[in-house]
Amino acid sequence: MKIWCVEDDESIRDIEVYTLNSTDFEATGFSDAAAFRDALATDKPDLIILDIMLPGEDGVELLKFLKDSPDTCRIPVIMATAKGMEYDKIQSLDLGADDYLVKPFGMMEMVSRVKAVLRRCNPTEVEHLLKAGGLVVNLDERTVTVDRERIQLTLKEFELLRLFLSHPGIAFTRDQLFNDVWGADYISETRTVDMHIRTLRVKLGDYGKMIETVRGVGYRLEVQA
Amino acid sequence: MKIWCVEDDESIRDIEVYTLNSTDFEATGFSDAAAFRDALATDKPDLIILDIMLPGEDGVELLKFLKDSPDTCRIPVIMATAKGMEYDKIQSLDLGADDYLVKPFGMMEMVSRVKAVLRRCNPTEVEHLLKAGGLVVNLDERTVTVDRERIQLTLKEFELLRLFLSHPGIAFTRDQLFNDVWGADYISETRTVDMHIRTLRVKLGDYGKMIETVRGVGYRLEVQA
DNA sequence: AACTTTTGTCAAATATTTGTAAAATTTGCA
DNA sequence: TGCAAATTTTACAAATATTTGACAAAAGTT
Repeated sequence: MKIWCVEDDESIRDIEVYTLNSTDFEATGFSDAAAFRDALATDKPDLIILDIMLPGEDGVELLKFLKDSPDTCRIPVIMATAKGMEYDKIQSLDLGADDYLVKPFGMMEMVSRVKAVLRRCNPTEVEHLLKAGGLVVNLDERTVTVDRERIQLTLKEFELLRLFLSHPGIAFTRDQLFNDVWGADYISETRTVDMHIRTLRVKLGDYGKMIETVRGVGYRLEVQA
Repeated sequence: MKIWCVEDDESIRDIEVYTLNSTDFEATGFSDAAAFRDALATDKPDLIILDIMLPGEDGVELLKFLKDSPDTCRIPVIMATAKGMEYDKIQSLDLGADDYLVKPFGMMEMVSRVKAVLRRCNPTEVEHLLKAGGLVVNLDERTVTVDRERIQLTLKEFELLRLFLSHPGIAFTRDQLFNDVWGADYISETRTVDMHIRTLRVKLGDYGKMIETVRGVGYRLEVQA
């Protein structure tokens, strides 16, 4: 389990990372919001411990940012709050964090809260089936069936379909698609994304029509009510 | 959340109900299709776990019945299937079940699948909407509806409408509109902006009147109280 | 009312975006 | 290595959106 700690105080950050690493987690520390965001572009942790007071961009801002993006809103976040704030008050602010740690907190407490949150948020479960009409994507088996008929998708096609089905109705820019599926910035001036959309549409048969093109933007999976 | 389990084996049924009840659900068990149907006449659950093999009326029949009625077709169903059946066969039965459990299944798995299905069916995604009367702009989907009816806007029309709706009542000069929507300084003495305003007004039907022209300046979206 | 300025409207011309096919390249694997 | 499948690129066709300029209509001015 990957855990990322965003904390400007180096000594606190080090002991957090050290403790988590010696408790079977893979912890990484970040001293500021910028470094954290950079890392987030290429990788996603399973849990985030976020200091509420950071130099530059504030922890609350960062939390809002995380909860706003569909990519990251599912990642549980534990906020580390300043000494003065009382637990009740903080919680009453309800910023969408999954738990709170009040400084100074012991490492034992931190680990047990991390475990509790992980248990609560990730009950060892994956969304293994995505459906839309007669279209079924089995994420465990990595198979796709169209009206009970198995079809064969390539890697990119599968990832595209997965992305669409897990956000039905949402319009994605080619940029976003490229980011999510290819994990890289979109180098425009090439028809790569459109190409894969085409092959996907063809393989999906009638269901291919569900992938609508949003002119000037990208594509969207249209789900009928 | 109310969950109903239709299962003829009493011991299995009991443990299902017990587990669900101790996991913050309100579970009720039914030993056969008849009892289940009776209950359905007066109440509706949020999710159904349905054994595929039942004495008398079969689970598949029951599923068909559920999916045929507009009252019940929205209720997610998890089918519990016998051990011997292979996944392919099960899927070939696919009549609209939302997930499958293969017997014998663990209670943890059952709970996690129940949660996953509920999450999938009741998406909690925050929608980013701009509204004015019967006019709704969904920023994530990049869709626009007028009195519940979807209308098709081009990129520029969409961006114009977005700008107006996010600043209701504010008058924009053509310069500002061009800056915001086109991302460029307004240069020539052409009718470009007016043109798009026109097509937008037409597509919005009656709501087109909301876009008022501010003579000598530009346009404004008028919102009535 | 006569005039000036501004905005609405239209259809043609232009530009942009997307679909498509095929070729070129890369990748995975026996 | 060499093959086959997957992926990317290139080039062009097709579809669609945008711009433009001429003129009509409307609104303000004198």
